[in-house]
Amino acid sequence: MLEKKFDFAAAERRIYEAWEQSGAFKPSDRPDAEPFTIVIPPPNVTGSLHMGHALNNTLQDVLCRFERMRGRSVLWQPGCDHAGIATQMVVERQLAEKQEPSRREMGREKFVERVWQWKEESGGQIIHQLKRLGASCDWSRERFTMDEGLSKAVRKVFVQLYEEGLIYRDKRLVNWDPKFETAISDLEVENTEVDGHFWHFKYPLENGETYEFPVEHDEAGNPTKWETRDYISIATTRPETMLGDGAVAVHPSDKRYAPIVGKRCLLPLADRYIPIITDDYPDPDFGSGAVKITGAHDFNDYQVAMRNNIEMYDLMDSKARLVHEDYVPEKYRGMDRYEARKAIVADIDARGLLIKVEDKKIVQPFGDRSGVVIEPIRTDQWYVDAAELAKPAIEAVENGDTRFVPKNWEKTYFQWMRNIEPWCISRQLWWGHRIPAWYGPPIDENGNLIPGPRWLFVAESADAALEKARSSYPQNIRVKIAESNELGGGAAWEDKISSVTLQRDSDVLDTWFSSALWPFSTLGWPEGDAVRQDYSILARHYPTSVLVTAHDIIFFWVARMMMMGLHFMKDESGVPEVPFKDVYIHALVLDENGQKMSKSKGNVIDPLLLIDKYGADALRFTLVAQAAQGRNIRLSEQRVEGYRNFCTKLWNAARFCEMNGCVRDNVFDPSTVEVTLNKWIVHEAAACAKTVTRELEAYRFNEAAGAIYRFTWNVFCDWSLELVKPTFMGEEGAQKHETQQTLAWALDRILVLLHPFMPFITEELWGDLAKRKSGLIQNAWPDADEALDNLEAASEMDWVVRLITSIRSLRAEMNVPAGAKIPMVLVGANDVSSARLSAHKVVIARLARLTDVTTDRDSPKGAVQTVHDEATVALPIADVIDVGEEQARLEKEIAKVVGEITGIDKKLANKKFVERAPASVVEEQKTRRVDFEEQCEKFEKALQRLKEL
RNA sequence: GGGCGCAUAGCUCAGUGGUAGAGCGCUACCUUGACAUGGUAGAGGUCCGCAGUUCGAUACUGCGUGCGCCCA
Repeated sequence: MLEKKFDFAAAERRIYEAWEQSGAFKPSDRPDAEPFTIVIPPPNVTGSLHMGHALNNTLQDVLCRFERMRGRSVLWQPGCDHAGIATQMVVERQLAEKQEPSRREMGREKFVERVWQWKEESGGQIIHQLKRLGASCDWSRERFTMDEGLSKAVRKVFVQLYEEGLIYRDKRLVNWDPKFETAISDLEVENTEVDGHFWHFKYPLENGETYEFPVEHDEAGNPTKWETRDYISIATTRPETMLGDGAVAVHPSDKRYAPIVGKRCLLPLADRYIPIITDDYPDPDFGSGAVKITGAHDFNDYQVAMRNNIEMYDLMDSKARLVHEDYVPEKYRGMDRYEARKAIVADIDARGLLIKVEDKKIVQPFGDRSGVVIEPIRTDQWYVDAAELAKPAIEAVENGDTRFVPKNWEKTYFQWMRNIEPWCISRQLWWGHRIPAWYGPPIDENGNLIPGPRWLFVAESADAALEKARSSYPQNIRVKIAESNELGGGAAWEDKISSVTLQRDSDVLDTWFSSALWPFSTLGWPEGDAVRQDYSILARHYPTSVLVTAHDIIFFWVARMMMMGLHFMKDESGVPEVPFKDVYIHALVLDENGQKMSKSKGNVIDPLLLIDKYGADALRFTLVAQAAQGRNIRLSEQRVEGYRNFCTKLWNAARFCEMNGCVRDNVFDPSTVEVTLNKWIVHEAAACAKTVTRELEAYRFNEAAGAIYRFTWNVFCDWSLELVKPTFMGEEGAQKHETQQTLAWALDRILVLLHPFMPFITEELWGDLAKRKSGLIQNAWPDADEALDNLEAASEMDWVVRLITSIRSLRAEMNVPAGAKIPMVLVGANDVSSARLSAHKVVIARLARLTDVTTDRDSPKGAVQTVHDEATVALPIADVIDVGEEQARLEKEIAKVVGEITGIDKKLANKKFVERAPASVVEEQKTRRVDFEEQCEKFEKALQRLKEL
């Protein structure tokens, strides 16, 4: 006997363990099973489960469980990425808290050891949290981007791309994070609008030159008043960078400055002269129309400087302090950029060159991890030629090899891919894949050091690099690898060389570089799974079936996985293969007010707390039921509560079945049932199965969830279980037996269809209700079976349900006490209706709380009446009728029906409608008209009868 | 500036070229043999505005208004 309530807390842990132990999460090894594969979008090893993960993984789990039940060989590949910056940050903070030596004090090797130690002890929390959610990943295949196999993949990819010229070193402006002292990619920068200032400075003209500057204009915009100026006015939001100005630019069409273009002005404080040039970049209507060009510290200025050959002055160090000996006057040298800003503004003001300061909203770049303002700085970095790799990745989506669902996201993808910038992949961090590049001094044939850049040897291992180096250097020179991990480049070379020491690049790769390989590196590429010897996994499960992710991650995952997958994975005939056939983009989870959840706003809802409170099934169903394509999810706890109630409802329905002897019999064939009620529920269950299957196949999760929800609650519980009660309370016999069997079958069907959404409660009931060969997780999903359809039974039961509803409605409107039983007469029923009435008399009487159920030609006197198809329902309750009220009600009904008829008449009177609308539509309108006409007559008749009272 | 999206019941949102829906909330009634985490009934809508296409538009197209997101 089932417990009174579902104890989800206890059941979830027990059931999850049982699933895992049964091996159900592993791909089936049946050779005929079609593979279905999802690689998890790797969460950060530092991460913990938030609502976005909960949704993302619930959807993946729904798909995996669905396909697993459909008999496919499902591999859901789990794991984490190593999250370079984030992890390094966590461990550094931990060191500081424990007052241990800092990262730099302990040195690279020790520190990396510490990070590994941290990873083993407290990394990957999220993996355990995913289990709470019910995620059916194959945990035996869990991978980490820093694993040896995946690291090998990284090295191989790096070397190959380098050799193909698709990875190169370059010195250019990068986003520099002064807190972590590393370059970061464009995608790791968040541009935020903040309160800032606009400082207007005078840059005096060289040799005291002057020009006439217009200060007043007429309506037509022609200048009417001028003043004589010996300076050019520039405006800046970042005064501290002025020390690095290389020019002042104005728009070529800007007549105001035409007299001084080509002349020079004095850069105050720096005491340099810089040219006044023209370029299309300045907007004449913005500020003064003149822009200072600081090529080394601003992305736009960098472009202008490149175009016009303007000198760039690198001012800052890795902490964004102004340090350059040649360009930064001693007074400011060593100052932080904001300290320098104050001092510079003050000094400009002191020289009388500050025109004004405006308050202004400005867009500032922040590091998404560090939260500090990003500084564009020129450095040597490694780049991937993303534009080249993007080409096939764009094509693959254009020609449908990879499909976005919903489709419109492909526009975002194209937009990004077609305007892609070189991808900066080097990071000045210690935690990550160290770049497999070694440097040696440039040497001529005679062993003399020659000027020029260091020689570069890129190889998968130190030995291979050594090999390459030996063949590049003269034979009599000994080549070895530096032992210390500490040194990067920059060691002083001796003049006279008898031996060289190669030094490895000290940088590591962007975490996303390794994540981009995830769809194949986790499956064993390039060498196969050394531990399990199952290289066939790659052959079988690549390309993966679908990537499930949120739209804000299209650039991070989808784009980069596409580029790498297509470049490195080829089928037997050498054709590039996409990493996934479908990309399902799901919603973002917002709070109930539609705000993004964030720690700073304090509106974060912890999925684990909701699981504790309402159960994993309730949370999952809440997310899935709201996962409509193209819309975000607003999560409210109330809604989760509602689906918890749904679990309870299901549980109680199962208890009812159990206590009424509904025991599953595997021999039972639902297509052979004879009782109408049973034919009907079989029909409805089959229809529901078809809908759920169809909607899941199309990734319409909310529709699938809605269908099974409605069937469970509004069909099975509300009607089937109620309609069956007289049978269960009656005598034993064939009819009762069949009904018990049918209900047991239908309940099973509910459990099966609901399992992908609510795996725990369904598995629990599955096990409790009968002895089974295997868990529900491995049970077969129902195929569409036309033998189960029965439109006739559906129509008959629909008639019964509508009749009961009408009577209840009438009773409520007439204020008949809920407990009171009254008679009902069905007037003017045809043979079919009469037969239906007599067949379902008992249950109709029960559910509508009736004493007598009879038929007649005419309505009894003093009855409230309503129309039911061709017949009229009459409740003879003369003593409780308020004649006036009843008359009003009937007149209202008549008015409604007449309104419908008038509408239809209008249409039918329209010649064009009759001529041009499809015949079926016209016919339909005519039929509706006849129906309404009949209804109208019956209501009129009822009104007549009432007046006779 | 470029791109994407949204506007339907009090709230959150489905949906459809012909007849407007759900959940929650609200109101009334009901401890009726699974379930009060429940049942029954009900109220509540200019489907943002304007124009166009169409026999017919909440739906398709354009414009406008308001809101949100992404990129520069």
